[in-house]
Amino acid sequence: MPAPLPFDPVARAGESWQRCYPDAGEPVYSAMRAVTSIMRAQQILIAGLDTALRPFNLTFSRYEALVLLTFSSTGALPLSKIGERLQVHATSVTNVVDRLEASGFVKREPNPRDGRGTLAVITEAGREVADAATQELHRNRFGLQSLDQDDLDRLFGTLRRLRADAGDFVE
Amino acid sequence: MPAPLPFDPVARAGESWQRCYPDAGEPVYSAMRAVTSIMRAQQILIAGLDTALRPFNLTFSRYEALVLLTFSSTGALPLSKIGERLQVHATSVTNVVDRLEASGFVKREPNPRDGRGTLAVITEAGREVADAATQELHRNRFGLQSLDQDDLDRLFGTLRRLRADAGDFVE
DNA sequence: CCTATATCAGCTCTACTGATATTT
DNA sequence: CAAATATCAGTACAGCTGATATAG
Repeated sequence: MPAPLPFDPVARAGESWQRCYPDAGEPVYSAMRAVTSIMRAQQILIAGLDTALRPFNLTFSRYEALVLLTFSSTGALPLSKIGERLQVHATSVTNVVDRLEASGFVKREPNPRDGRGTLAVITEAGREVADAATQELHRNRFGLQSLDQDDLDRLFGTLRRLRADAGDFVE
Repeated sequence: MPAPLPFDPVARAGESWQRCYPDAGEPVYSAMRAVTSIMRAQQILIAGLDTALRPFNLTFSRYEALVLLTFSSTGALPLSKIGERLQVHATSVTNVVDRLEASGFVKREPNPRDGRGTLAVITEAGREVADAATQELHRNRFGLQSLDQDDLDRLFGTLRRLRADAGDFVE
């Protein structure tokens, strides 16, 4: 791990932005700081999550899919449903399910209700590893232990507007 | 683009979490919603930024490195400095500079102050494309036009604590 | 006939590990 | 000598396009 900088690089970038693009306006500088912060936060979080999940032979993407299956009453979901819920591309779902299947955490079955479709069905080993992994991630609140509940809820509320405007959902 | 869901999938996941892990506690549910929101927000933003930058033969990573060089008084920085400021791995810096060099936006020069080091020097073409790309990204505030300045500043402040705790910087 | 589902090949990109040559 | 700089080979992963077979 590299030595920490003696200053916030995002704040520093914001100052440079203001200096080099003086006509952009304050909202642009705020947006620049925010977008850079989100990028870096995601990188920090995914690194921590994937490290915590490595002993379980999971990545966060695979973990999300697996947990989604445990939430289903039958432990089975069409691949298309997984893609919708997790907002990931169909080919990415195929890839994730391939790897979960190779680890023995899910198995594929034809969808009896739709001859075109395939179900991902969670196995007993899949349920066990999902529970163990969840327990592990709960230990440090998914890497967000430095933020309190108000911060987390505001974060959710703000980013929810971003996701809605991006067309993820309507209510 | 897929049809939007009739509900917020993150909120729905939060409800499932509460149902399936009833002893985890509210802060855990808040953290789960927040971490999922950050992941998705990053995905939305990077997709928009990379699409906007594609005509310039840039990605957001390359754009960040290029703009950092325009901020430098001499238009030149050691690769190690770029890695520090952008918080990216040394091999990733090599990769980014390779691509910027292939596009003619930077050139490598030996660092006269340190025989081990290499400088990335921005070219005239690099300055032009950086300015054009910045103008383009400013148009929609880096994809954050759905949030107002208060939202953006709160986002920055909250994620700043996360980055500080992760060891990015000290002040 | 058109659409939906899933897969496949192939590509890009980032990020990491481990090894190496060079220089401080 | 140890540490820093940069590169390279190789791996893993997510994400995408375009094409395809199958079924509604």
